[in-house]
Amino acid sequence: MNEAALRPTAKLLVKRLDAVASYRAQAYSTLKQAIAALDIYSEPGELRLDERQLSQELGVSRTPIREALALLEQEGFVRTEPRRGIFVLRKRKREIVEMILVWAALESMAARLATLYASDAEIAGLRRLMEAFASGNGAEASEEYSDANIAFHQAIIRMSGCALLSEMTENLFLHMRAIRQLTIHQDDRAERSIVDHMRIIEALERRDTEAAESLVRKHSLDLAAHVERSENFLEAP
Amino acid sequence: MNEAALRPTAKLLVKRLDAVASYRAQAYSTLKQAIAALDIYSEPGELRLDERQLSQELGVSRTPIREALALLEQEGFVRTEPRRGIFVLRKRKREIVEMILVWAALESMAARLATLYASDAEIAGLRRLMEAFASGNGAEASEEYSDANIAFHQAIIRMSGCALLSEMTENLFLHMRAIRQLTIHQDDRAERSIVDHMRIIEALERRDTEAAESLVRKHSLDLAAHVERSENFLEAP
DNA sequence: TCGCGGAGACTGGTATACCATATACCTCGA
DNA sequence: TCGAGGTATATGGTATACCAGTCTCCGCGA
Repeated sequence: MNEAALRPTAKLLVKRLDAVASYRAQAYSTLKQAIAALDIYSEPGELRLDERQLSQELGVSRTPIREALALLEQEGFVRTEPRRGIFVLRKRKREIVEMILVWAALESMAARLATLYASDAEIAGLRRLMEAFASGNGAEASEEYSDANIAFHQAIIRMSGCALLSEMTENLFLHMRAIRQLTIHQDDRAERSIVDHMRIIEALERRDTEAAESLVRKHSLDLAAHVERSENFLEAP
Repeated sequence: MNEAALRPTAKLLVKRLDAVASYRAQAYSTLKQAIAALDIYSEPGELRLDERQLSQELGVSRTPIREALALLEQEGFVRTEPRRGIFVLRKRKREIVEMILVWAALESMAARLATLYASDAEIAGLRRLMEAFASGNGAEASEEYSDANIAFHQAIIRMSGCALLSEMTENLFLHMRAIRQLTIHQDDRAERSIVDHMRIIEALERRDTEAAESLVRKHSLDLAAHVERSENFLEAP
């Protein structure tokens, strides 16, 4: 075929119509978000979900709901007990510490990669992000700080250029947000945290691979040790 | 209640009947294993699965099969295209490199934790594992070496005492086994690998946290760089 | 001979009916 | 009065029917 002879078709710059998301996918993200917003660590009793009730509320049959719940179960957000119910899970202290350890591992690797592959612009953006917050009202609005804190760590992971790192930390952050009130807001963690972050930014700017990695790891391991010491967790089932 | 007054019921020494695994759970593990055993990187064309056919072969309805496949899709083993089929996924080079980077992050953290928490017996066991192999027929039986290699790395992760680390690396290893022929069997990787492993064991024995972590990381990053250089991968969809 | 279209089979998505068991409640007898 | 045991109900698990795109292939017409 002689393509050159053909009149070029007008480029319309259309995007592929992404087949309307399936009910399953919609149920999955809706439920995930709803669970993340639950603040389960303040609620007292067991939190049970009902397939039939959810199916009514979302206006679809049980099938896509069930499949969505199966995914959430694999991600550790719910646990289903046959013929008893589906329960939103609370993490134990041990599990939270483990999540932070994994996070430390992944983010320190991200920092290493960031010193090698991130652009100067990206690193500068990180500094702006942090300074914008630090110049604010200090470490008072805990909610706000917590969001800025998570944004900082997610930015480092994004700067690694490794999509899998982002993917694998996504759920960790979601679980972590649920227990945010524990991870900050005690002694002088917020202020020390800002100092740590600044040191990390400086290491990134110097492209000091080992230092960046080490600082990020230490920062997270500090948090793990802090949670390990804390007492306010349900230890028993 | 006066229990002592009651005739004790005969002790039958029965174990709790562990609720027979659901069809979904069985389908999940069966399919996962079957896919892992598939050697997809040697097969030529697309590998398509058919829900109805699987349901016939496994002797259950489509429902549990579908739910199992949804889990496998989330884990990155298959991709389903509505009304077209379910396809076993092949990883691209980029994705494999990212898996190795994540693995490096997690295993180096595991090594760190192992120097702190593993028992001397566990570390001694690791040395025995490695020496048993090294004293064997050298680096020839590549299949055998690959298994010993994976066993070594999994042992380190187990010695960290962090269940989440094991959990998160499990699927990485599964994907890695599928491309084992690429990760070894070239230049002198096998022999160098054994040297690396011995150095790692020595660091663990010295309880040298930083060295153990760093050696493990370097070892894995070497592999990542090796794969990055290799050419024998399908790059295009 | 070629290609355009449509019919029909195929396949994943969804809805629904039914099943088995865990739980709560009720009944009846000691 | 109290508890053992039966029974109704609730709930997750499974089977099945139907739906809506997608693909194949054949036939008709240019």
